[in-house]
Amino acid sequence: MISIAIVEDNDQFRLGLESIILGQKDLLLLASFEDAEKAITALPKMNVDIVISDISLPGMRGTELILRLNQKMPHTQFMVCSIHDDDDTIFETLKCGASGYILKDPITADEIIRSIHDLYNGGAPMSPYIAKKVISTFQKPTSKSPQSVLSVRENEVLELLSKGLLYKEIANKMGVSHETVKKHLKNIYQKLHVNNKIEALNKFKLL
Amino acid sequence: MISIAIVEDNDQFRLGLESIILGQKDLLLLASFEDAEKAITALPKMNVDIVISDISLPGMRGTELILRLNQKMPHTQFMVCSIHDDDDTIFETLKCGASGYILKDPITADEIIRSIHDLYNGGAPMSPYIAKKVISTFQKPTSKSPQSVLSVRENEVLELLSKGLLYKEIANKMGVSHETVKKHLKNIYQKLHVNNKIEALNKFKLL
DNA sequence: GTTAGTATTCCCCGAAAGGGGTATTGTTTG
DNA sequence: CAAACAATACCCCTTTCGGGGAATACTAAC
Repeated sequence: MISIAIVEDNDQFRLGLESIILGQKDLLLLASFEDAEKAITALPKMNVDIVISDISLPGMRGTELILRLNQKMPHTQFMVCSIHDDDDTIFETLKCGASGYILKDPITADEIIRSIHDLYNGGAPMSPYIAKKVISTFQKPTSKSPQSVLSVRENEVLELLSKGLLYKEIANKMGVSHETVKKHLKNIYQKLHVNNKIEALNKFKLL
Repeated sequence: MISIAIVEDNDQFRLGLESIILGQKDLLLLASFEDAEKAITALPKMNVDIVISDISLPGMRGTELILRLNQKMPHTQFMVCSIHDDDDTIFETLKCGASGYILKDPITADEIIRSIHDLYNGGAPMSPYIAKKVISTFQKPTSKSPQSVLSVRENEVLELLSKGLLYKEIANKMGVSHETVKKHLKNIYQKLHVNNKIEALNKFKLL
């Protein structure tokens, strides 16, 4: 049995969510709030598995709500259901600790139920559009970025270095001598105008 | 009609994938490769919507394959289907340009078909476990994360360390001796179970 | 009021990293 | 073809780190 709480100011959507949850035998609707204030005082006293929240709430943003609740309720998972699909809102929400983000616009009762189960089982339910945005942040800025000043081999060295490996471990992985790794690092430092590993990695990540 | 190519060295799994795709009226299996070499020469000449690839391939890693194909085939989407669930492999794959990552272990024909459609429609299909890992990288290091075990002073040290400062420079900034900084670092390493600066910063998410 | 944790300083020692060279082998590119 | 560069490997030397202690002082908790 999965216990659930809702925070949603739009009456129509909240009632819709409630009826969806009430219609499932393995879902238990423990509470339903119209605003963040009531939620933030009542929820920490309850033992809820999952909180489904809106982002635009009267008084407090959903991100703020999740951030605060997250600290008080370490065992509770948070999922946002919102109309907002802009980068700022999405990533701010994730940073605040939400483990799911689904868009209201194209959503079915079935998807909501699947998302709840997914979240409960350690997953991170996202609408396709959200998932795409999230994954896109990992994509390498291919060709011409600051990497371009570094050779292929030098990039490999930095990549391994960023994992915390020692010179000799990097040398093993790359199949070269420890001295070669050292030489690569020397050249990298010259090219990036830095003097140690951490400075190099900082420059590397930001170019 | 969605045109698809497969790169998978495991005969059983490749045949399984093929039959799943052949069984769908709106999916068209254009090619199926057992190794990366053949794929990398043949695929750029074909007009494929989606490439489903393994990671562990004979000769070349799937990440390398995707990276190279990605540059030559800007309109093709790549999805990985692998048994690997370690952070390194997952994020390396995403960096190389894959827009989907599903795990072989718990997978059904239905999920594969859904993933293909999702990908074709601009989504980013991920197994729940993968989605969770991806989303976790955005989480702010709040309450119960590595920071909580570190003292205020230790946090200050790490903060300065992340800028690439030397022990003696940190000591100056903090108004303590170089040996004190060293001692703080020793304690930090013990608490975080690491052995050097970069590993510590990685745990701390500061790098 | 003793125990636990933090902050501070110091010692020794060996390993790792950084800076200065030099040199060979390819590859690329005017 | 020469010049430039990437990759490889080695030398010497100094500095920085990391791990092992030990000691003092303060604070908080039990």
